[in-house]
Amino acid sequence: MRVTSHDVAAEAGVSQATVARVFSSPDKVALATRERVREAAARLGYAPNAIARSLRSQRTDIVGVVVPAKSEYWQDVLTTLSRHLAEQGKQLLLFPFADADHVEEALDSTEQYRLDGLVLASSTIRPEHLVRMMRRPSLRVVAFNQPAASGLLPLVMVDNDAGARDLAEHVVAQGIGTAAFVGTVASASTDQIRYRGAASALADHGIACPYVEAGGFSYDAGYKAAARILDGADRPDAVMGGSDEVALGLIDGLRTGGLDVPGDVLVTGFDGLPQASWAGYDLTTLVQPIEVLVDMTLAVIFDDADDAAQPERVVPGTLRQGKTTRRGNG
Amino acid sequence: MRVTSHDVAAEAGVSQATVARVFSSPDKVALATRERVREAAARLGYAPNAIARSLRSQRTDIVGVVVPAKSEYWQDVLTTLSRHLAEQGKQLLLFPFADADHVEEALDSTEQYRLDGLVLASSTIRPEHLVRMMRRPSLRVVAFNQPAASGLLPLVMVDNDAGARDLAEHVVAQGIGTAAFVGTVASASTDQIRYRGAASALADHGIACPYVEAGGFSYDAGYKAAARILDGADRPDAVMGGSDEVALGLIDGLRTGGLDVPGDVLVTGFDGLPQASWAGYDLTTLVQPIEVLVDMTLAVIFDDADDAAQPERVVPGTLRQGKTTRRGNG
DNA sequence: TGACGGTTTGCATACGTAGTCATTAGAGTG
DNA sequence: CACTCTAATGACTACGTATGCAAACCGTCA
Repeated sequence: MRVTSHDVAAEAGVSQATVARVFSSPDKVALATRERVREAAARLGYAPNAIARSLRSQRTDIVGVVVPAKSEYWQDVLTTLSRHLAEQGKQLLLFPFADADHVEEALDSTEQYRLDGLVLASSTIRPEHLVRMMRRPSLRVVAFNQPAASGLLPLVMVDNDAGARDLAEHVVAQGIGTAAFVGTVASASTDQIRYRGAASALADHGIACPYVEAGGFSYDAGYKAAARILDGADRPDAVMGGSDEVALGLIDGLRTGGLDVPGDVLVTGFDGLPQASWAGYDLTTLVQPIEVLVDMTLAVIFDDADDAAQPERVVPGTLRQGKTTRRGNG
Repeated sequence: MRVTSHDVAAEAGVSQATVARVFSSPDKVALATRERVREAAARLGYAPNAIARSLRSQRTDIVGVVVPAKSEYWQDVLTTLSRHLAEQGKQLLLFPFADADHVEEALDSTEQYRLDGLVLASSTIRPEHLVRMMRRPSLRVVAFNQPAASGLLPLVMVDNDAGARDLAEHVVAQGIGTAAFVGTVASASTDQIRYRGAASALADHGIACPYVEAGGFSYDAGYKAAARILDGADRPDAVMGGSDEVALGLIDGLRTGGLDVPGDVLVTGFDGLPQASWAGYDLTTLVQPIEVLVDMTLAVIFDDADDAAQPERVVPGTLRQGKTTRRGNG
């Protein structure tokens, strides 16, 4: 049998209400009483029951995240998110989904918990799902790095367009003549924006930029896409990956195909994964300011500011120059 | 105001009890009534309140995991764990901790939730913490890959000793004359067992195996440790990493130092991370059967079998031969 | 001494659900 | 038709907490 506030009350010779107050608003209890209750609680090994507290207070102190089950990038985000929440004494509840077809289920489970907030991560969540999320009263929903949510939900994201342009300008500055963009999944809104940004910047310099779809967000997808670059009629001087994971796969795929990166072809990524900094790759990429993005996300959820005032927060990323774009050997 | 079972009851013209039954034990409700309630619920957008349900039923359908905030290996495990739980309609609640000093806090938060089970991951959780966890009535606690918990808590782990021996035998078969083991953190129980296993197997062939501590579980720790190998008096023919992350760092560190892997020195890892299979590394490692380990972990938590009968479940891993131990060029 | 303001505490209640028990309806049998 | 047995449903309550409200207490001042 578990220890309740009633047990502590009996042990300390006070009422249950007083015990509750000691743990929720200590300043309303006289110092002597407070200490007596604390001691009794320690003696009995009492910890407040978060379930009961939530039922009563209508707050869970839990934030949900709907996120794809497998993805290096999101792992990184989740780590940061849970750390920030833990600092505030709050918890993170995961609602992972295997693929786009299972998003619905994940969102359903979401309804069962009276979450303080919900973060919708992943650009594979479709607009119809987003619209559905708008109809959730008393739940702060935030779209994280999901441009498709623009105009529908409060949105926090990195500046994909500017980032893609920065990367494009950077490779142009290395003196390339031709380029290609290997996207993740063509239907993903981040992918579209990154491609358009890069293509537009390259076009300013008279460089065409064909789009190749890797068909996934993974290393494997990038690795396989490399074969298509190798088989292509004219090999580009630079290949821009739609994400770091894809870019890392691209590098290995190109190298396996006999090309030297960066000797024969430059490669860029997007995201700034830890692995991108590994010496074996040292990828040029756009580093997302994850700490800032997460901070803003939690601000939207917990701050009383009106979302309507600033529905979209777009944060610039940082260009990280690695050796994958360093020409003339490194 | 949120929709409750009472609202649905009124809408459907039945009692609240019947609504509850429709969602928890449908077979106890007549078909016609069941459908009427279901329709009413759909019309009102009702979803059972998991908080209230938990308070009443004394079950949360939530499993907690105490896990280090940053670690590639654990990310992998968490992904699998949450997927398996999701399939059973259960959730995963994370209790991440930054370092060993914050384990206590994480375990404290744990007490607030009436979790169905708790998985203790990470070998940096100290024995005194484990002992404390033994005193948790009505909570199924499982130590995951944490040999130090042996004899204290139900334990599920990969066979570290046999795995390390397999790896050692494998490098010996490649014809090495000298070796070194670069561990993660010397105080971690997995590290100790892996080292002893490897050293013992090597000793059987008359090969000594000095221990070098990387001082962390990360790529960076491995990368830095490589310098110490390079500076050492006699360079070993093979370096065995205490984990894949460390091994990947080692490879890059050694290569940066001018050595060829596997030409000049063989490298092995341990864990079987996705990154270990990346073509740029293609690391020889011991692949943990994570699916099996997770299955067993959940079995301990949810199956009524008596833990006492089989307090420890040790599963063999699989040797993955990559090119980091393929001699005479690859 | 008595009235008054402020602080501290206790009582009672509601959060939304699941399960116990009692009641009713319905089907089957002699 | 009366009776029994099962299936279906409803009334009621407890899970453990937080809080509005009222009561009690303490010190102060007239």
